[in-house]
Amino acid sequence: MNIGQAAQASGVSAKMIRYYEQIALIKAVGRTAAGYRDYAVEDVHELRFIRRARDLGFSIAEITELLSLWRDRSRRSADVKAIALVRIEDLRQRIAGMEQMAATLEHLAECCSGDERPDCPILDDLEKGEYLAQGHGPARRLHGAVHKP
Amino acid sequence: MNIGQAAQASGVSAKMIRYYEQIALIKAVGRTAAGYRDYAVEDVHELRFIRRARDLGFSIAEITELLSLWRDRSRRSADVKAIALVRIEDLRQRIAGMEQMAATLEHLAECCSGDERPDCPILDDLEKGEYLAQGHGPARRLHGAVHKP
DNA sequence: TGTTGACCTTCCCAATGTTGGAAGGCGTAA
DNA sequence: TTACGCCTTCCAACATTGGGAAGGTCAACA
Repeated sequence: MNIGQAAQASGVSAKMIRYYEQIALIKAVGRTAAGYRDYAVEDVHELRFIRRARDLGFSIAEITELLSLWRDRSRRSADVKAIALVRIEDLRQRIAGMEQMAATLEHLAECCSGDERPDCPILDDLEKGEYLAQGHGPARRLHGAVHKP
Repeated sequence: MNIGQAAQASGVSAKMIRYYEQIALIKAVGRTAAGYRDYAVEDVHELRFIRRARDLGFSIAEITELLSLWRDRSRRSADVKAIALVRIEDLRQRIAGMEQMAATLEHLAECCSGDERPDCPILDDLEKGEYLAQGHGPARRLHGAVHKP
């Protein structure tokens, strides 16, 4: 399977696949005689997993750890479990944080009549902001800004 | 007001303030004779606004939009509300995805509750995800990896 | 008055993840 | 065979944040 096909099947761009190989997030696959990368179905599965985790906001480092949970056959299952539990806990906290944000925004949106008038509690709130939703670390933040060309 | 004081008062680091000026998110303020940037209270308000919007997950692009609405005395509250609703929807979808991920990890953890790990169904659950949260552009994404020094 | 220490300035660099392009080699269908 | 679309590598850029160097400035204190 070409890199192009693997890209299409996984939802990860060819560029990204090469990059992931370069940073050793995925292993370097075999090459054809012509030097083309040759992918198998499991590789696509892994890529799809990465894609999904990325979409959910996991960093590459975190995905590395996640992947290793499944990949490393020689690891004691107790270790795997321990790491998984840590990850789950982190996930729960992140979810809570996001729910806070959503709740705040929803509250503001409800209060906002959404008409032609300039009164808008959302802006008022943003302006005054003693920011809430702190307390789970140094601002794990949502960079929305991801290349919308 | 010095940039340092403005930073402290607004919660935006001096580095970031200069950066925001550089990318024209905020206007370039006046300088003292010595070339120091000189901030007024309204500037601090604006910075605080930015800080809070950032914490709530708005992208710089969105903040630009929000700021222009904020600065515009005659804006319609509907415009602001629309932006907020998009954010909420995005948040909701990501929360759902995270919950799914947590469930998968929990499954993995259960799976290896014994001492010997059987072949955990590696990515089966995860891989099935015809990824959600698509359709509003190239994945407004959460870089969890935000410099935890 | 001079010195010290805390501030400011600009500039360059790092890392994160992703995309774009250039320059050239392969593979296949007409 | 030629054309076109894929592949290869390398280099640069984006956005956001922090780190640091080299030098100027300000306020306070001896």
